[in-house]
Amino acid sequence: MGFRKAEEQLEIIRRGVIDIVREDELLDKLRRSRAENRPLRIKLGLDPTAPDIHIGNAIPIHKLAAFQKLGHTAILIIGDYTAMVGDPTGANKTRPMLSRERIMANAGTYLNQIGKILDTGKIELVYNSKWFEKMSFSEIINLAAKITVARMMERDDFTQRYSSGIPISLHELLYPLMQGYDSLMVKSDVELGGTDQLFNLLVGRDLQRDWGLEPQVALTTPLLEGTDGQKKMSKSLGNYIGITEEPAQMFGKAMSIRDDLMKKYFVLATDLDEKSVDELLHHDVHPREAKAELAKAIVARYWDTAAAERASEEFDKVFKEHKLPEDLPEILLPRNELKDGKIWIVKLLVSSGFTKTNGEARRLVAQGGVSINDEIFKDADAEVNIIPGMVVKVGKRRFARIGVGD
RNA sequence: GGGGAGAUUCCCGAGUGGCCAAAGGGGACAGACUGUAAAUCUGUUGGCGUAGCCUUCGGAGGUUCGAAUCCUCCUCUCCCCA
Repeated sequence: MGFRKAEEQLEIIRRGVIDIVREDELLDKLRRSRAENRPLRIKLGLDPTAPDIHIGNAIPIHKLAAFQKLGHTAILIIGDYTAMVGDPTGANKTRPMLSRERIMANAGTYLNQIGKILDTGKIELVYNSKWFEKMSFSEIINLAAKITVARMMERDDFTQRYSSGIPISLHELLYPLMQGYDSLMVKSDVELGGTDQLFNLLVGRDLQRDWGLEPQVALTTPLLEGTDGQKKMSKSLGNYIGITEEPAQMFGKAMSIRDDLMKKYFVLATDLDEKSVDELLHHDVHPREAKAELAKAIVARYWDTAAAERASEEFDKVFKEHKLPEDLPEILLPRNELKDGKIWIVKLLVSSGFTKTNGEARRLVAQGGVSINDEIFKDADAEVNIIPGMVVKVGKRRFARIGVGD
């Protein structure tokens, strides 16, 4: 099939990338690959530590897909062993060791979700338990001898934890070595990862060199701030947009990001080219309109343009025209909770799942956050007449239609 | 192995016998203003049909009319010495 010119490939590869260590080596690898008509081996390791992939950790996956489109071999490592340790990168405490069952369940959902991004028919898929499971203690010692404590402690995350007296367990120091060992085992030419992975990626280079292999090129992509606009997008912070979320939900979450993150989201979370992005972010386009385009582009990336269009219209209907959303969840109240066709408003909120406790429901009501058929209820002692089909709204964006069941 | 310090509510962190469901900050939620943006302002933030009651301060016992606070043991963490 033949590869494109190395320089052309590099230009595509460079898009939305922070570091390439080293770029001259990458160019050289690309040239040789073309001359020998041999695909490069591009590695991406994913630790199945959470059940969902979000648009933040999807960034390097998209980069892997770009390499794949250029004809290179995508190697996906499911870090079932590394997930047990938990990547200490950026963490301020030891991550909980995950159970084998949890990890394997997550790995399953990962693979399903990755199909939205990568051609999974063409990837080389490996679990790193393949080599770690049978590793002997002497091999571990041998591996651990390859790096010094001082080198490890150069890392800001470890240094900070150490100096502020937060425990660091020995097994956490093993993590970068494990990741590097993966590179050794799959003979990667390039490894992808977020910028916070640079250290781990460089360890891979060192190990390969030590073992007499050609070192991999480390390529890092930016980290994406979550919908809170503050911290890195992550499952545990709940500030993420999952790639399998419903279009409406995806759209809504995208609309809630800060204006100054739009550019970053456009580059990293959509397929839009630079020119259209610049046009949208031009000062005479209202930021809200630009953001709607962004939200559509994100939905379109994981669903399709029709779904994106529908989500956009639906959003406008609810938040611009203040009409009811189309697919209101329907909640049935058990008949025995009604008295003379009435229910205590607090009970209503708890039974319909809006709040977990009575206290929380009381607060919401007292603060004017609850309305029924557009009428605000502020009295937490109120008894509400249940009319099947009535619409309860809690806060700005949670709705449900109420019915009665048995 | 020896010595010292510590574990408080979602997080950080005050509190060293009753005035403590526990200051302050962060986060979160709700309201106002908006564009489901930011900033700002206000309120709420253990449970309970709530002027009251119940359960919380690493765990288990104990002292006391009364314990987050004092004592004993245990678990875990950090620091110093070796």
